[in-house]
Amino acid sequence: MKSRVTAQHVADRAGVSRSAVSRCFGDGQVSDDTRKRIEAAAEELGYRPNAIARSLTGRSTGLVALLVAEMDNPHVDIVLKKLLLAIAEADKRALVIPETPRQDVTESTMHALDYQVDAIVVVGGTVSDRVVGQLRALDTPVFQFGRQLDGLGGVACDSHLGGLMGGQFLIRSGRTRIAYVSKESRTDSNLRRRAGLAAALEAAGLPLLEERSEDNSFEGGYNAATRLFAQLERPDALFCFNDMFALGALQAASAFRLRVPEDVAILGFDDIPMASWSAFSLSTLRPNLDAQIARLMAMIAEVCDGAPPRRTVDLVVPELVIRRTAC
Amino acid sequence: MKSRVTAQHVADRAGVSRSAVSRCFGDGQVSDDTRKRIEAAAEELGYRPNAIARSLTGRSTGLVALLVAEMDNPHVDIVLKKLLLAIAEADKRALVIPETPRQDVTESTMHALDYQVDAIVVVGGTVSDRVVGQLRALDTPVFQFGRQLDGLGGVACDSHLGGLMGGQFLIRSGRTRIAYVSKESRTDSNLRRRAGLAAALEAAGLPLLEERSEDNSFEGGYNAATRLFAQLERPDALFCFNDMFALGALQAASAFRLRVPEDVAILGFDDIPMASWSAFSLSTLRPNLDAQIARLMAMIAEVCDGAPPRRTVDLVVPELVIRRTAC
DNA sequence: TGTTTTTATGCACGCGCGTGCATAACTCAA
DNA sequence: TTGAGTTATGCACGCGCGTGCATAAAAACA
Repeated sequence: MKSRVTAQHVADRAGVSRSAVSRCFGDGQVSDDTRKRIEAAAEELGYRPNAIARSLTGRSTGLVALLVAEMDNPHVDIVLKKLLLAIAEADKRALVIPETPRQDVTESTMHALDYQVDAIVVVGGTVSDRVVGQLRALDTPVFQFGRQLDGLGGVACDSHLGGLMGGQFLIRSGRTRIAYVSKESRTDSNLRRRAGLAAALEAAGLPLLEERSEDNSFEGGYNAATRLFAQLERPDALFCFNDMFALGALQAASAFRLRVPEDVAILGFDDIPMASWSAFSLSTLRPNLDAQIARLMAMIAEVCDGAPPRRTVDLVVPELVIRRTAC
Repeated sequence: MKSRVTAQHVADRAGVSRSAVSRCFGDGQVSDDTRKRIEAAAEELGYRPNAIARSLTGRSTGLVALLVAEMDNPHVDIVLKKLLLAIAEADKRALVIPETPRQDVTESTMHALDYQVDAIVVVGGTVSDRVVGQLRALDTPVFQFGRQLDGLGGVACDSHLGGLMGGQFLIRSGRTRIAYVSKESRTDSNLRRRAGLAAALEAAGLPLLEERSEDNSFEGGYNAATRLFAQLERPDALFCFNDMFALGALQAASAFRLRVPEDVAILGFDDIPMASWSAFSLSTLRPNLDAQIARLMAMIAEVCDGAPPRRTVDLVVPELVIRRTAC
């Protein structure tokens, strides 16, 4: 294993001092002549500055940590992918740390900090208030993506508004027995979407039916919807926590020979790619992911420029996408 | 922004030299007494060794780079997730570098090398022979996941065998007009699956029908299958390059009012989670991902222990999963 | 108690690089 | 030719840590 080419090697080759090489690859002053010689030598030797060593003196490592949980959720998938691309575009590197059975958020954060990352982004998963407190106290900027915990900056889709919009839409289309289908967990976004829907229903004087499931998304939606459809007075609209639940519910409706949307309307949340497939044609609420990510990257760029990290959450308005399952 | 706690701070606090602290967190010899004092001081100050600085002298950064392309393919998704978990379990960190329009594999590799990663894993995407040559020449171990390019170590599903197994299965179940549905690209795995199928058909004296599409997976399968079904003598079995193609083909069959599997059998490859949903119940070939990942991690562990990187590809035998669309 | 062996600790150097400071080289005007 | 002003270069130090080496302390033995 041949050892790596260092700035010293280039300096020797070009007959200059190592500092000259350093300045040449940084933003220092170098004469045209030496610059040429250095670049030629670097090219020959295949030199590339060592990002690790470089970050030891300068304060920036160019690393952004992504703490990601709930990786079985396709929406988190998409967010992760888009974040990866955005980070690469911003000429930074992503250190992805998954939540494992053995490692919770706190532990993951510690690992991220070991690498002196420029910023930490928490994606998906459940973050307790206690952890938020710890994160706040860090000198490394921490942002949340997709939730709205107090005291921690970030971006999120406006879940409450989304719930409201979905509810109002279902009411306008004449539904009167509207059920909210979700999982047991007290996720922030779950509670907010439900609250938005509840507000719309209350304003219209309609009851809020509800069914929860502890199963995973697709099966959860399937099972919860099955229980709802088996009731004597079954709902005429299902507002699902996310698209996977909605797809499961759609499957359940088909098993009950219910016509969608005539007998029952089904509305999802997230607009995952599958939602637009003609096999499903799921009506849903689309969080404007690109806008969210753009804002997040702007926040990250800010702190990299030395600004203090934002402490507020930027809410992005979702968009109602009307397809076949609710119209 | 308060500066980070260093080993020197801990040393001062504990009244020992910095080297003692270093040894305490490494594997050096420290007496019980000083160890206690150091650990207490570290605890109080919240000290954690700086992984960046640590890697500067020791040769290992604990980083593994994942160069990932084709991120719209759900199978790549799953691989990525499982790899992330495996890397975390192995107490290493994943540096994920996506292939962007602006950055090809070579460029991504350079970025990875800038961070002195312990190993590079190439996942998905098309890697040209030229690039393989460059990767070979690196002193950083490079492994490929899911393909079988010569001269580069790694793991992969035995695509040829998979094609053969699928073909033999369809033949045994009485199919005579078997079509291979895939994308235009000359991906390694694509060619091998096709060759395996071709071998099975040739041995049985059957023709190999074929349809390719340049569209993305789901639409590609839908469009290709549509063209096949529109022919006078339509095939009675479709062997699709992957499950997404197969789902598209399934959708096309439904549009043509064809019964599956009576009129046409559909076989996929990958066994993505959706394949097992009762809405689809797709028969498919399941690459043994966990086995592949286990072997890959073993290879990585080897090189981290100083062994020279393997140059061969470990092939894992896929498993035929028979569900409703082909039996 | 003195001597040898073992163990614990500190010192100093280096990993690869950025950067302040002093010096050298160069430019331009007088 | 000389002086002031400007620019380019090298030297040396430090970032936080691991580690070889020398030394001090402790332990073991005679």
